[in-house]
Amino acid sequence: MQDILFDFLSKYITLTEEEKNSILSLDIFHSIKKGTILLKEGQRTKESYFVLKGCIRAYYVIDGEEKTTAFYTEMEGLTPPCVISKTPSEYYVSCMEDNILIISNSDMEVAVNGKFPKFETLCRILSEELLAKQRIDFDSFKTSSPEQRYLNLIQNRPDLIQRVPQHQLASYLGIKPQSLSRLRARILEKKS
Amino acid sequence: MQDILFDFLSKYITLTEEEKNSILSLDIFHSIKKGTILLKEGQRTKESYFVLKGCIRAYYVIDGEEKTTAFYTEMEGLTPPCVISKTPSEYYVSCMEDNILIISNSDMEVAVNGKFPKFETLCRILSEELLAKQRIDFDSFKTSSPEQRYLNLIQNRPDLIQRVPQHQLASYLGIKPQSLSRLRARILEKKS
DNA sequence: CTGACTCGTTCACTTAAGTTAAGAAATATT
DNA sequence: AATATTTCTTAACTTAAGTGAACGAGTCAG
Repeated sequence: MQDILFDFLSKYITLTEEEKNSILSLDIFHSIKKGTILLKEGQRTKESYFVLKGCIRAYYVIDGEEKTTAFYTEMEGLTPPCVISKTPSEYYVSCMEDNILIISNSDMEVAVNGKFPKFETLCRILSEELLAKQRIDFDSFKTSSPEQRYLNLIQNRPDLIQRVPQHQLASYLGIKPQSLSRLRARILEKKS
Repeated sequence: MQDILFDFLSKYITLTEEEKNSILSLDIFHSIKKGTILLKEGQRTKESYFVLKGCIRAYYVIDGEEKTTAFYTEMEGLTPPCVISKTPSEYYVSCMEDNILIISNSDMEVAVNGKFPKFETLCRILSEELLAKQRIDFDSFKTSSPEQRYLNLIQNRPDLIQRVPQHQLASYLGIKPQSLSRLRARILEKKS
């Protein structure tokens, strides 16, 4: 389990045994059951989540309706905006599956960053990379139609279509479940 | 001019005179004429841009059509994804107005980060903050209609509506210029 | 086993965005 | 100043998404 994490980190920085042990001593690995809600609207938290196994979802409740805006799967991490802005959360985070997560909190990160500058470099690189990736996702969302977005999703994250209920996928694509259903039928139609 | 920058930075970290001079010696301030294209599709670059005065725009050319995805105005900065991924750029960046920009390049940043750990902290904090802000923008885009997006824009960046041509605003909102025109007429209709 | 609920799909209808075209208004060019 | 060119708006028509309702399949709880 730790190996998965350290393999991932080794792509960015080289850690000594001491540093690895320092991470492990923080007791950040957690098994979380499907359906668990990690964060609720209005709640204050300092926790970040990193998925080693499973899938978590971020969603808003607007006019009583769930609006899913993000899914995080293996080797993806989420620091809720409310952790950065130090305000109550605007959304929910819940577990789609039984998960193995790394849960860290920002106090902890500040402490570790102070002790090992290498971690600060790691955090900077990860943030910058994530920022660039998210920028591209946003641009692609803006410049394409719902149908094209769905086709892109099939290309880029085919697993999601299997793991996740259609109505959540729909709002992830910025449309209603009925429209996704119709759009899928339309695509099948075209293929034949 | 330098003061604008250091005032901004002072919100995040405290710099010594030595550190300030070290920044100034890099010769990063540039006056750039309206219409200048800072980055073209296919081009490789290591440059980041930070707007002290003016407005720059990022846009794709898809099927011969410009698709504007972002505007950056005073105290906003852009590191093109291609700088992070070290690949040719997928989009263009151009100047909407006569600008005063800070142009830095990533080699320079690596050097400064190595010399002053404080800069690394600054970069990390700015990236994390920007990531959170952009996440919220993306979520809000996904969960709202074109009309609502336009109303949000009036609330959040009223200056843009004045400074920027409608047809560029339209693609920024994910729609066609004609739709924006119609949508504006519809809103006026409702008000009366 | 049964009734309640969720989920995905389909349908008919409404609403809004895309498309194509035309023209007015503002800007830039010569 | 006259002529292009770009920008914005309007209109008619097409296409696709939103809405409300209904239905069957599967899931859950009593």
